[in-house]
Amino acid sequence: MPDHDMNPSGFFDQVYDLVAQIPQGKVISYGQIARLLGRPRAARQVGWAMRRCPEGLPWQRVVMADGSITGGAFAARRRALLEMEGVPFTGDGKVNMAACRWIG
DNA sequence: GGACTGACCAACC
DNA sequence: AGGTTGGCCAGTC
Repeated sequence: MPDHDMNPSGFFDQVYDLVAQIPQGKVISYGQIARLLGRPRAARQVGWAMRRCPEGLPWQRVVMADGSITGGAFAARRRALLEMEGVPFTGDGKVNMAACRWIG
């Protein structure tokens, strides 16, 4: 009814909802989120949704499939937050996805 | 109203 | 073994 209201069925809303459900000490990759939503190739849009940086969203737990961290100037800051949450890192400066990969 | 871009991933040669 | 391309949704010019 409100034509100026957003549709909750949008792909973005599903991404935000899923990221908000990631438990502390766990991480997930962009592609994994897209797959759980039924879009195995929409990893780009997940990153696009993160780029908008909605408040209250722990997007720090969202990393690349390789365990690397992105996010422009905030990448280094997110890595520190993950370490505080107990996420193990590799000697290469990446997240140990094999030990902390969250499965929905 | 159409085309391009964007914090990615995986298949293909 | 490494480089290139396609694909998806939404927002902007």
